[in-house]
Amino acid sequence: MQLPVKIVFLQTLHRNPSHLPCYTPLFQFITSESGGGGRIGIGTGNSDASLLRQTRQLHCQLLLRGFDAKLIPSFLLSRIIAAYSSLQDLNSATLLFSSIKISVADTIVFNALIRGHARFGSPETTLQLFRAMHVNNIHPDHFTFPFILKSCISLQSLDLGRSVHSLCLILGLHRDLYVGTSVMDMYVKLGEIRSGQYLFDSISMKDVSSWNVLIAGYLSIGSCERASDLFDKMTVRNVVSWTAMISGLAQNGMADRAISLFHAMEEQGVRPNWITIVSVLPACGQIASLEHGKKIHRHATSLTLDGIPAVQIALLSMYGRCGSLIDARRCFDRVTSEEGMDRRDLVVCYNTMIAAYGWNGRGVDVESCFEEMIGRGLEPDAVTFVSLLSGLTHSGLVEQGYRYFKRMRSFYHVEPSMEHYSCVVDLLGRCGRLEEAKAIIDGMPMEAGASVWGALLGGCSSERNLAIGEIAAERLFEMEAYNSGNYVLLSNMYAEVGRFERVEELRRKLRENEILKNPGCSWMEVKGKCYLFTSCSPSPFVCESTLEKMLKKMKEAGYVADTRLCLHDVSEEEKEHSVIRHSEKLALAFGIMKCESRDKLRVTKNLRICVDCHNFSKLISQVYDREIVIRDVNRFHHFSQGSCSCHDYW
DNA sequence: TTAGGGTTAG
Repeated sequence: MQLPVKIVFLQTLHRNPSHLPCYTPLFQFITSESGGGGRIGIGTGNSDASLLRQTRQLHCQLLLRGFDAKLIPSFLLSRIIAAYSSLQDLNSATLLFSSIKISVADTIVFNALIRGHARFGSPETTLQLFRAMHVNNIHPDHFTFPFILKSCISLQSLDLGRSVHSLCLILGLHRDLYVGTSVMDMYVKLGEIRSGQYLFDSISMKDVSSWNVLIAGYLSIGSCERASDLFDKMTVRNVVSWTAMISGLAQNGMADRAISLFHAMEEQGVRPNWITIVSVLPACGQIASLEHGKKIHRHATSLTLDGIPAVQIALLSMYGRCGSLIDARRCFDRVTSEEGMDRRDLVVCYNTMIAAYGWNGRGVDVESCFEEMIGRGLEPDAVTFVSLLSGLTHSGLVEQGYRYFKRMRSFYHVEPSMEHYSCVVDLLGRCGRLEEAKAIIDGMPMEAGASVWGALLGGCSSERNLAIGEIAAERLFEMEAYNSGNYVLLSNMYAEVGRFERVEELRRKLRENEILKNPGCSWMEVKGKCYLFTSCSPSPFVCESTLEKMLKKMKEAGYVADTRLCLHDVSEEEKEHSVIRHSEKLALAFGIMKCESRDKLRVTKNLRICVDCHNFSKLISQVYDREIVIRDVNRFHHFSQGSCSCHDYW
């Protein structure tokens, strides 16, 4: 409804305040204006708080004129309940509902309350209301079932979902477009993609949402090619179809495809909404594409989507993952300084900022940000502690981290989970406290998973503790036989001590089990273009003579290749030849050639940076007087004037 | 009334 229409109604109401039909469109207007938690930002200047005030005023007017709930016709009653529900005031909605006799409540009144509980309340209460309908012989309709099916999804109950589907069939409601789509969605989200596909193939009433449900389903199980096929076959696509594909690709690690699709969507003239923006930003963070991230930020600003908390948090995370802490902090300050912010949003915002400091090796800021959060009276959650512990680990703040871990349950009321055990094993393991780390694993209240043993193996690898490393590796080979990373870590440890017969044995195991090693690669963005470097083949972007020239200059400055990690028992010369062609070194050579001297060289690598590349990068930052930022699979290294932000602890 | 969404380890 447009604003002038509202004014016309208000004028009518002013002249004849007892004329009930005038109230209905007003409550409807309020419902349509509500932002579902203030996130949509329609832009007419009505905040949810002011809409709730208006709802209460209008409701009070009705009561003052003698219209209590029993005298209000059910259609208007359902509109008032809907208005309260959409503004998340479920108490008022429920109170109003309970002030009428349940036997006179009809389907539309129930539907209004069910909708509110399904969106903002609990699935249990939603289903209780559904049962109450049944007990009172009030028939559910095509408006009821989508919310009931949504509740089955929330409860992760396939059995319940199947029963509700049966009821739809009995009532003949399965042919309804909305009910049909919701049934499909229920099967797809509860792991029955084949049933979803079967329904999709068999139903005649299909619209863009039916396609979107199936596409999202395939993406959720990692079947990007089937999802792409469906997407390509669609004759009509809407913003949800595009967003589903973008987010699915990003979540399946196909960040570059996700970003390309976002641009393709824009070219087709489809306007992104805030969900599209928060779906594409993680893709920029994944590949550390600061240029794309900034471009999308500008775009979000031009669409006035940047004020939405979820967008700000996604931006903050993206900047953190792109190594731009100044921009990250700017987003953080904007969200946290706003009045009346939702506490949940604030917690997520702090979690993200803590993580961003952690990735960038700013341990002191990790701790102060956490303490600031506590000082504001916010309750940390499980994610906070993962960010906090790993953030302190990256900076070697072991005592602080260990103290927080020990106080998690007693002081902060957060139960340590597997993730937290992985973090604390990593924390202790990295600084050589491997016996303690192993003791923690032995005392865990749950069976240690691969993440925990992986953290221990990582610690053993840095500390060169083969005895415990072998124990961890054995467990990992049982648990995740096809993860090549574990074989590589153990191989490296054997190679370092010259036990090449064990290296060869592991290599044979990899071959026999057809396990593919994850080849190392690095990439770099220069003037909007992304360049990929691999160590296995000659680079099309860096010629041999450039590389030799750089190596000569570096050797003059004191560089000596650290070849301890070479897995082959070959000559030192051959080892040096291999080490100098590591992908991040090729990227750096390219960056020095192509980038302006004032520009930071930003390299991203898919694996952990090796000791030699770390030493080399430190020296190159000094010899060539360049600021270098390398993001490896775990964290950032900011190199400047011969030293690294990680202080050689990573 | 249905479909897409922000934070977390190695």
